[in-house]
Amino acid sequence: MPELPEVETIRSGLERVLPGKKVAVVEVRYPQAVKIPTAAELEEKLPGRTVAAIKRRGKYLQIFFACGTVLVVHLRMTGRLLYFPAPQEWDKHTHVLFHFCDGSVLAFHDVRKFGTLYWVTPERFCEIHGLHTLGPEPLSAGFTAGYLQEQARRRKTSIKALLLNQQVVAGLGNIYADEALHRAGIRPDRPAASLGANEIAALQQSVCDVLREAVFYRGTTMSDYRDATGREGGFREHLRVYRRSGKACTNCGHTIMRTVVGGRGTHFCPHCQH
DNA sequence: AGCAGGACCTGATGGC
DNA sequence: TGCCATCAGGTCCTGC
Repeated sequence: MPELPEVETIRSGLERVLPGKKVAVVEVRYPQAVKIPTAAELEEKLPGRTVAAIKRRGKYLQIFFACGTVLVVHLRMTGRLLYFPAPQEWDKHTHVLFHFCDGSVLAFHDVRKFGTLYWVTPERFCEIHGLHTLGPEPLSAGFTAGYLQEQARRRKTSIKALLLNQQVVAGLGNIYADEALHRAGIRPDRPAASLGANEIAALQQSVCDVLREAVFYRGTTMSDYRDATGREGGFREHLRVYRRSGKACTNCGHTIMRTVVGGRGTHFCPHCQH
């Protein structure tokens, strides 16, 4: 489940190796993964282009080419973007291969086949569903307590569903939503509009804190996540509630509970969170 | 308008 | 041991 910290870790890994590389051959083995343009068109027209920069917006990874086009990748839940200095034996879950002129390879790997790729000119950015409607980056100046309060005030949904809404804030997924709510002492099923200004302020701070820490530890690996070099993330041992139901709360010792909120498995401490 | 729930996928897990 | 049902999660789509 690559969320912001995982995608950011992949981004920084790719930034170290990809800029300056020229695409030699594109090999699409699962055409449905390519949403824009067609898989055949990507294979035909991407070769010859040179990577310029790697950026991230929410959970979307963006590989910019010197010609101005952008390869946008969303890993959904089990997707990986893996860099190899040389070709390998590719398993059945490797769906797209970008071979570079120096022999190195960027591989898109996804067990669940939910991940998606788009190759567009900047003018066609708006055709990538979900990308242009993203809310502010949580670690940017646009994500303030005032902004979060305004969003919460006018919605009827739970605070957890609000945090998961990418149009409200970009990049939070199930892990970090649960972790941020625990740190802020707020129950996930509370109506968003019921939170007071002090609670909103604590939550905004917790979101930033947990994301910064998770980026520092290179993300969370539960099972599938790997960074661009195949390495697991190190934040799992710092999780306080996510997938810790039945275990003791690190804060108060009470038992962590699991429920469903907004259709998602949700973990919280009934003693610390109100 | 805005939210809840199903669909998309496959592998891991648990019950019988 | 094997089979089946269930669960996991991000986002789009449908329906209320």
